[in-house]
Amino acid sequence: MTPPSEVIPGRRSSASRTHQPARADNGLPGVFYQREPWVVASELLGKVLVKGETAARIVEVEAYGGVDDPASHAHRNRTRRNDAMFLEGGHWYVYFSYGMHWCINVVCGSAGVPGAVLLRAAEPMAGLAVMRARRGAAVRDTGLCNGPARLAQSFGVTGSLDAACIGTDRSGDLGIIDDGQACAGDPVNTVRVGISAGEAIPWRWYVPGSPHVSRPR
DNA sequence: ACCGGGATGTTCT
DNA sequence: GAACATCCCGGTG
Repeated sequence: MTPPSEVIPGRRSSASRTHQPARADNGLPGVFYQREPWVVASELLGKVLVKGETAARIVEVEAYGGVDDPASHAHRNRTRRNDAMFLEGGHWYVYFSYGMHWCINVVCGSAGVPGAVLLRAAEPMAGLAVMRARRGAAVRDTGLCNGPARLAQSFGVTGSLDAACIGTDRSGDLGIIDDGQACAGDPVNTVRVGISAGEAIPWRWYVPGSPHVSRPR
């Protein structure tokens, strides 16, 4: 399914000017997710989060591990909340934060070994009107998906998707696809945001210069 | 611009 | 009871 007639920022409408056919959207194979979260994380930059008519290019992520990562929800025990982190890579982990926000994670690694990548920010590409209906009519483009809870809200994601499989095309519920566009620039690697344990672990990556990143610098 | 506080529920001490 | 992978709004420069 192709998105509606909406203009997609950052995408050239020059397919007719080249001999190469436009590259098809590709879902990511299961093995992509079945690696350590800190390996998968930076490779998710530039990929496209899709759900219905909404789409956005991922520009900021953070990796979270298991018992060795004091900032991880799986640092202590397996509970009902963090259970999805123990699934095989290729599922969603969606948790409720601060009593009012939802956050979206990509589960990574092998079954039984907790690990996930938090999707912190993305550049809206399609369905911006739907995002505004969820986030607020006056919200700027750069305010739609520049934070983990804002991103989830723009996509209408709640806990009902926790532990679901990651979709591989635009016809599914919530998925990730590769549209062939490379990440613009080398990812910037920093410490993670908003945590009070494991502050020294540099497991955050973002696209340099993107105005859609949640907290530049 | 930068700050401080409040909203709100699940998890853990 | 306190902490929490957050966000919004209203204060002050």
